[in-house]
Amino acid sequence: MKLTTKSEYSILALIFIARNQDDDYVKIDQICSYYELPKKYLEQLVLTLKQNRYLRARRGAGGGYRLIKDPKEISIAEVIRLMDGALAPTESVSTYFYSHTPLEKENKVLKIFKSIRDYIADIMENTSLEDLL
Amino acid sequence: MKLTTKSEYSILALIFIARNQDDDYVKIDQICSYYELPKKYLEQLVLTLKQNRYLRARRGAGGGYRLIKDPKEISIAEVIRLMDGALAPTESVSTYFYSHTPLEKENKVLKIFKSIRDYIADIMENTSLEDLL
DNA sequence: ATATAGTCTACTATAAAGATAGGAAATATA
DNA sequence: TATATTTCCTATCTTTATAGTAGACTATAT
Repeated sequence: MKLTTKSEYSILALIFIARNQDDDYVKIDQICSYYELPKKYLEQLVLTLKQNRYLRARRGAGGGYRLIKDPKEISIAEVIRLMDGALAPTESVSTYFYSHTPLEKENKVLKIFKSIRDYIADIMENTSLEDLL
Repeated sequence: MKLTTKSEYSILALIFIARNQDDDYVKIDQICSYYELPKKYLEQLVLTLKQNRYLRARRGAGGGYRLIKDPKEISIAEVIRLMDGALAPTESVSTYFYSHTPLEKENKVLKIFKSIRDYIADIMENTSLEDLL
């Protein structure tokens, strides 16, 4: 029942970029030194965010990243799904990442996990990057 | 954000035992064939449940398991914590399994994850084995 | 020209998840 | 008492995911 560092660091990176992009492109180095994250690792994560059109990049001196989307329009649910996969507590109740498990024989268990999934999804869908700034 | 098979199978085993213990001790074989679970794996899980005083066992012919506790008194939260560890979406917001992460610099993120943790914990604390029968 | 900074792919190390194996110990019953 | 049954316990193993490194390449500013 936990997030991986992929979503965690990605969310942090987005927050940091959103806050600091006014003047300038934000460099990976700045993000890493602020949060103390491994650079080469964050590079990969941020690259994924870029490839999925959350960020625009500029290479070379004076380069870095800026948001493409409005922070209002980025939900943390999308980010977590992109980086980590399912939000649901078990795959058998995941809308996006469905798979079979023996749990399906027990309807009441399934119902509880579904209600948890719905709650998590609901909160995360309705929490935008802007809400985190 | 998912449960492992340890909690899943353990919950299933408890449900099955609760349902079928009236007449007899419930055998691992019965549980496994009903849910199609690997026997040697479930043995270990059920052993843990026994060692943590959820079950009483009887060896040999006619043996198996029975619940020690009233299904009303077993919350699924305890079972999941026993088998899987933290309920929280990230360790830094877990009451029971706290550890440091860079996320702690972002209070709003932390607050959201805490509210999710509280909700999950609340539902799971208040769902007993009996509710699943 | 050079330093800077992102791009991309491959690789590696560690841990966790999901089992499997096998012998010992207890119990029922023929 | 012998045998079949069933749990107990520990060790081992395989696969997958997680977290991170490495390095060569490309673009850009000065």
